[in-house]
Amino acid sequence: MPKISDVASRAGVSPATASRVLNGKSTVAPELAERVQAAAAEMQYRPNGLARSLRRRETTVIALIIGDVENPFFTSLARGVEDAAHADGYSVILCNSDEDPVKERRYVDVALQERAAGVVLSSAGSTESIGMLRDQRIPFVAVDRPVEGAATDTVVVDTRSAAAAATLHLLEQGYQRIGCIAGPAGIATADDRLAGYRDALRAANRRIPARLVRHAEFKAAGAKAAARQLLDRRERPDALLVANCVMARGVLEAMAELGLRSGRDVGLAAFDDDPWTTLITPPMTVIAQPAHDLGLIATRLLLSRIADPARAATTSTLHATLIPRGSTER
Amino acid sequence: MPKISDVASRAGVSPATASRVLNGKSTVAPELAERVQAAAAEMQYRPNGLARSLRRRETTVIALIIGDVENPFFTSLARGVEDAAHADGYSVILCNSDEDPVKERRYVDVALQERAAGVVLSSAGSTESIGMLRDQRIPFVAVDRPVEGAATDTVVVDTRSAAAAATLHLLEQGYQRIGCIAGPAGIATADDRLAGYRDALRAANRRIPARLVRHAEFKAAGAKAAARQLLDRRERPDALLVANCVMARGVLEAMAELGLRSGRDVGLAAFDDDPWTTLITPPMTVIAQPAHDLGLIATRLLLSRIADPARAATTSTLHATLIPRGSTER
DNA sequence: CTGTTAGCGCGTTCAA
DNA sequence: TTGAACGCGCTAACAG
Repeated sequence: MPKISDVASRAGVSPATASRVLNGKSTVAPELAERVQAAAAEMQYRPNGLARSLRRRETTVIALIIGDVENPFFTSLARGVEDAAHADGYSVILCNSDEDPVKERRYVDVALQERAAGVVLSSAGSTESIGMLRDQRIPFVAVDRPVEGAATDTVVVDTRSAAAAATLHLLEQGYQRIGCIAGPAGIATADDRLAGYRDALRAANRRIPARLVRHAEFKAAGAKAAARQLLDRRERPDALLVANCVMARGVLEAMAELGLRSGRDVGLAAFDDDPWTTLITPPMTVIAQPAHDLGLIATRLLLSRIADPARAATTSTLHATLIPRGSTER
Repeated sequence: MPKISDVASRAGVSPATASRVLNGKSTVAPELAERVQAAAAEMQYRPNGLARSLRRRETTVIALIIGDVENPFFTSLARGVEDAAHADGYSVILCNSDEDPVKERRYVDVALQERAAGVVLSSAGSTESIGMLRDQRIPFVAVDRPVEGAATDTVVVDTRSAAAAATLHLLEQGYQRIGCIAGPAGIATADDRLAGYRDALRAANRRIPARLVRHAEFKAAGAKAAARQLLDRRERPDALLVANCVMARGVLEAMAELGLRSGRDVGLAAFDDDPWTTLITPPMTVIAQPAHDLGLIATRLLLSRIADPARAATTSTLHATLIPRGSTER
């Protein structure tokens, strides 16, 4: 691969001049500029990004750390990040933490080593990784899940009140024993959704039935097991609020095996508006989250912080929308 | 951020010695080594990946270029790539071509600029980007879709024969007018699946009904429109082979709007074993692809080529599996 | 407006 | 075994 000095000598100028032409900095005699451009084109010159970044002391990659690329919520978010990043000439390194604080820490390490310009983080709760980010003063934004401690750019969804609204909806539909299959304790969105569920029951002067609440990973398998425990007994809940659509899949599997039909036998509402939810029978009531916008806004926030590290921290809260469907009609 | 010379002076040695210790190269007096390790730990030293890569003339990132992160087939594949890459200390840059040859070319450009160690490419058909990769002699492997020209490491699925098997299954179930909603013409997997469909009809001495074939993007919306065209007339097909599950969603939407039930009214089989396909009524017949393995094997192949660029090119073909379910029972 | 010089942070010579 | 010197490819500062 040719380097800039090769281009320069072919064009009969100094490397510095070639650099100036190729970067559009300062002004160069039109004739020389043309010779440089021609030489670069002929040789298929491609600047060495590493050398450039080393010298400029800045890169154009941002790291995105999420819990699970196979969860449509996160891929949609990732897409938003990508769109915003590429629009500004940045590349994205995608890292899968598997909701494991140790892996998360490792990826933050990689991001720091590679001198990423910034990080978009949906944290699994590793206070250590957040400490590293803060120590190194590398721009980062918390997305989907807030982080503890000092003020930080944050983009989240009003997931707690959305969970309350969904629970209220179940109450209004006449369900009496409403259970909840929550995400892993300690993860903000999981805790918030559970809290919202409790808020609504409390507001309606209902008992908050600890026996109707289960925690599980944000995966289908765990939710399936939890649902089976909850549903396979006489005193079963007559409705369930589920922390996301991946988990709802597991719940639906359990219900099918137990011969239970959603809506009629068990009211069902879950977070995330997976496109498949309208194709099942009955269609599933969901709490739609603006995942793509979440990624988009988080990334714009990050880019603006990269541009101005001194700017005060911002939190923006997007709204989730309850979409009632057949799974909550008796 | 501290640099290696900072660590060295704190440990009272030269930068060269510090480098030797930190990289485990050559042998250093145990006492000095310990001092260096201690200093590095205290200062939270993190080698500058850019400088290191520049000096070593090699990076540890690989680029993954796919058509659509929001397609579960690709995310599963991406997961396989990630798993294999991280196991070997490589990072992955994920690039979304949107099945657009121009975007694909741009990402190849980025990969070259950043001096990626290699590329895993599911090509949208940009001959230009493949030419660039070949010209620069950068290791790359074609995944899911073969590329034209010189021998290239390739990992694919026997999608053509799988499509034929699925079509044969539809014939055996007694469907008479079998249509096909294919992917975009020019994309290998789309063309192959359509070819397999034709193979099976030809082998059964059936007419190959051009009027029952439609092309669409690998998206729900396009497939929905195509399905509506096909199904909303008297002489409609009584079964459909669909190029993937994302498209099948569109087909199911169209059928719901037309009041058609899969299985009874229209037999339905689609590529990819999306977990939702067992939750709809009736469950959908699918052709399951080993997407995760595809990514895994492709990446291992890539890493082995990075290690030995002279090795002869390999093609491995994985098998897809027909899973008959209710959507192909009358 | 252009060229020369210097150095980003590292790993690897080559001598001692 | 250790350290000094050099250069990976680039761009910013300084001179001319």
